[in-house]
Amino acid sequence: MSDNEIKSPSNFIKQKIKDDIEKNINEGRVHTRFPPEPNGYLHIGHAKSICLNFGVASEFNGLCNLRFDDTNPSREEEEYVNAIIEDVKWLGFDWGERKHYASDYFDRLYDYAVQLIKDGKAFVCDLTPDEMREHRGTLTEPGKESPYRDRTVEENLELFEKMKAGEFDDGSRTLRAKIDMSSGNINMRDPVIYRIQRATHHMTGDKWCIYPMYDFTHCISDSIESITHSLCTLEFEDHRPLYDWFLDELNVFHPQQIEFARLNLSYMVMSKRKLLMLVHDGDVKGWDDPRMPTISGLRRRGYTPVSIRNFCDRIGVAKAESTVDIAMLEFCIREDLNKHAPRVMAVLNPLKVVITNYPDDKADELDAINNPEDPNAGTRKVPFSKVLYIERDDFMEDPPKKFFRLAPGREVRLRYAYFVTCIDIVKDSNGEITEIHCTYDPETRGGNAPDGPACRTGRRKVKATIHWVSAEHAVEGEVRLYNHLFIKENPEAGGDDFKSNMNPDSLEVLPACYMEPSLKDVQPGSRYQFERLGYFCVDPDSTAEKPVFNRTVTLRDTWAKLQKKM
RNA sequence: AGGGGUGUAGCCAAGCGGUAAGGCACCUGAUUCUGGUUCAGGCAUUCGGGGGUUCAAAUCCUCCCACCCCUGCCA
Repeated sequence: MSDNEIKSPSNFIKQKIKDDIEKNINEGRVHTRFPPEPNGYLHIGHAKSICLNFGVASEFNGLCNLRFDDTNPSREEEEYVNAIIEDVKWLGFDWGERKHYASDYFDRLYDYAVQLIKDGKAFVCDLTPDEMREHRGTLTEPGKESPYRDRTVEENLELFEKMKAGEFDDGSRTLRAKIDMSSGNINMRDPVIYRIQRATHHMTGDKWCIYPMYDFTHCISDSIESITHSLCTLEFEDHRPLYDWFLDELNVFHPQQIEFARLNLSYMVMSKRKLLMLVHDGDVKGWDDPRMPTISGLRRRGYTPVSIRNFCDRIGVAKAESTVDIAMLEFCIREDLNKHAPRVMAVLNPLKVVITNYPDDKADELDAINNPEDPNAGTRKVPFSKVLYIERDDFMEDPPKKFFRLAPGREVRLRYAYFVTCIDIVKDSNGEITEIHCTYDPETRGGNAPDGPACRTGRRKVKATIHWVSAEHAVEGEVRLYNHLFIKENPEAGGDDFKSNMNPDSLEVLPACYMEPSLKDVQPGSRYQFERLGYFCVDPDSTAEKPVFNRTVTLRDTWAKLQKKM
């Protein structure tokens, strides 16, 4: 646990585990697993599950496995398993030697299916998908039994063997559990446990043409791995009777499934299906687009592992459906970066400033503090000269009452440099301000107000300190500003029409920003605070000629808040 | 003949019969060479609603209401 990691609070799952340990269930052993299907990239919702599973394991001196739930070869790809491995590692978790694949168990799963057949608990069914749907019944009416339900054990054994041998067409037959077609729980209405599907599997290649279904695979995989607590999301709650049924019928080690609510985030969609749509339709630039809630997107955006872990601890784990305010996530990254990100000065929307009383050819270097939150971060030199850039927002010709920054006749401090006073404005033919003229006070070098008899109250006060960059020394770089991907707090409210709620201004590219020269050779992934603006992370698109920065998050901005009220 | 869940502040969330933790957001004020940070304070007479049990109920009982999930050979 690093210095700024928060303590993980209690929740109903930890309490249950604590209870089980006290009762010496499983000899007090705790073993969990994180079981992603490799059919997409991991997102912040998975991070919640990862933190929970690995978190409780470590808290109770147990283990947590990584297991790929790869029972559907038509949707799963190696690219995804690699991305998942990278993301879980990056988040800071370690599964040791315990990286497994459900497909590792295909042989055993087959044997267990044979056992069910022998026990008269499963049968081969010839119903077509349509027929099966008709037989299933509805939510309020019971289903009808399959006409193939009473085949003999021998016949079932032979047919299942032939299914495996590839003697039947895809989809022509299934193996089904024999449970109860009149159950109120549709999952118990003779669920399919094997289907015929000729597809090359990312692990087993073309060895199989029949693949086990999730319900059958998951509980047995948990059992094989001696999982004690199988944590999953709420939608599997009514699969639990089936989970239990298989394990009981097979008479094998019986892990306990416990369900918790999945994470939703305001202004975001979280289903893999919808995220995949955004990627495929080109609405974002890829799974790792910094606007995506994917782990890889958040990483590229500049989020740190500890900030995500802290977030997961703060939101808690419960059974009530919830949508967490994205502001919570933003708080967590600010909290971490405030302590660790070096400060630098960069001007995003430049306004030229000429210091009229500063010598034309003079160049000075001033000391700037790298991180006021971290005395060990030291200082650096920042060049100063006659022509500078400041932020356009930091100057107003006709400022409102509460505007403290630069305005005609007003004095402000240039951070770590001098007090300057605006004496003139230059405009073009359209009336646009093209530059402003200021004078500087040499006595204020370093930004320190001189004490003096001239001011009886002590130091000369200035109401604002603004950032700046020396024009001559500036590094030019690109900055990408990100805003919410969706304009509605709940973009999914309209079902599949969620795309109509996309924010057209979720990405703003500023191709030519001016940055202090210390930003000349930055490494992708490095994070900085641009003073007074926000936290920024170097994008892999950066080149030696031109760094590219992603805005992770803005600083809290009480001035912006004030402006909105005005 | 439906089944399974969930309701505590704007958003999360503790609480487990003894009189509503904490965080985010928001609002004051102080400090500050970042309108940042930090610090101090404020923010639910009440727990979806009605009854009941009890000296005492968010916690127990009961009835009602609202919302979510389930009719893939997806996971």
